[in-house]
Amino acid sequence: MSTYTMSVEDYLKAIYELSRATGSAVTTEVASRLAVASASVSAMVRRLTGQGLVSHERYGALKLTKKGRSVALQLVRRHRVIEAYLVTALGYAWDEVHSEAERLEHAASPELINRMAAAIGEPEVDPHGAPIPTAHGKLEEPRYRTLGDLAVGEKARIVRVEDEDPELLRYLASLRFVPGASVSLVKKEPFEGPLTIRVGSKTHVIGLPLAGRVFVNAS
Amino acid sequence: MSTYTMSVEDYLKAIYELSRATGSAVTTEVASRLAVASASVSAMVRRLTGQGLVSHERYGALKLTKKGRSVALQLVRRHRVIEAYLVTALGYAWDEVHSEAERLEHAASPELINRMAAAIGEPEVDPHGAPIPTAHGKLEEPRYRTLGDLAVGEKARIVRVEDEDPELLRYLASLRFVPGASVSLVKKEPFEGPLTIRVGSKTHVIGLPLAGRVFVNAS
DNA sequence: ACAAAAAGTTAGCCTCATCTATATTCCATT
DNA sequence: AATGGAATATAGATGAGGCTAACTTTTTGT
Repeated sequence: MSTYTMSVEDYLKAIYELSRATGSAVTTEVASRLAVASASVSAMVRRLTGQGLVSHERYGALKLTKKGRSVALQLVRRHRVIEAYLVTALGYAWDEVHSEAERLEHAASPELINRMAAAIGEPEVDPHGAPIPTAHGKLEEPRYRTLGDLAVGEKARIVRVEDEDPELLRYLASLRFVPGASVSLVKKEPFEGPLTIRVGSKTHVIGLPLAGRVFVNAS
Repeated sequence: MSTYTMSVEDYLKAIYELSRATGSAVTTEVASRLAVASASVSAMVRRLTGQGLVSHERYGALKLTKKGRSVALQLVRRHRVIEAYLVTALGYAWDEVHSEAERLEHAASPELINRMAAAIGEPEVDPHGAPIPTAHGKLEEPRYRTLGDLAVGEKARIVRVEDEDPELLRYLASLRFVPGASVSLVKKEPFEGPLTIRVGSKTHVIGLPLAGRVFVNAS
């Protein structure tokens, strides 16, 4: 059974997540996401293509092969199951689990992940609303609209939030902007101005950058 | 504050465990326990002494410094809490947890370890009877007698077994040689011959090498 | 007591993953 | 169409951690 270094796994996950968000992954994006120099990415990409995990032509975009995508999805599954487990079984707050999961995801066996998932009732999403790939690597990851895409007066339900920044998560929690919450856009100031959002009986005024990090389903 | 590589942690733990068992740790023992060449141990020992974790003079024995011992004990705590947690909270068998813990112990934060320990009621020993150091690095690890040290007719209670070999553990479990079990030595064949041990209503005949890996308290 | 064996160290090499500095290539704007 | 700036790639270095082969020191057996 093929086993990969932590670095290799991290690069594959980064490429996976960047291609999902922006359509394609390029060297500098990977470098900045992993906080390494772009020369390091070039070097690693050579190794990854050598192992058949990534396809790439000089100066071109990075694309996961089937194999690379499968490795990435396994890692994403491990990450999200761990996050869900830490919150549900060990009482972690949703802003504390990302960094813990970043380390554990490389050390946890598939068996452990499956046991964790079973212990908390096989959740379909992690604490931030991100869907959890199945043990067989199946994943549907829809591209949601964000709070910033709502029309004035429109109602929606928060389904997912970005999970990397603990401060952001604490702030969102304080506003009750959590997956499952029903919201509506009350008002939108002109010239990319702030949004007034109602959640429950309260309204909050938030800026567009924040709004773009909260994903909703029309409801 | 200080954080050490997995390798450094592994070496420190190996030295700790070897000095506990045999009084002192020497290069070849560490090499064989970690399955590396002895030249690699020499190289690492140079690094460890440089970091003030180990004291050593050429061709002499390896000894942990206070600092090295403390790092080792933290790792031992992480290992044993994880083993206990996997058995108690996730239904692992006692022969499955060692290798899982060997990987997780490097990735788990002190916070996670403390939560795991709390979740299962702050156990004092791991599933194999090994005592768990406190969060502050306190540990009493008595040197027990083994089944091989019993006199004919003597009764004792199993308090701990060696934990590294899954096959050994499965065999011990099948004989009900588990911590807590009351045993007595029925018969001892001459010339280092096999022992007949009663546990509960059954008797089993075991060889000396096995007997030396099962620790007892007089009872 | 001393030679052979065992243990430990050194030397020199390798891979992985990173860096900085420099060189290419691409592309957007004039 | 030319060119300056951004993106990417290469060259060469570094440090961790490992290896084998050769050498040195210690231990042991007769």
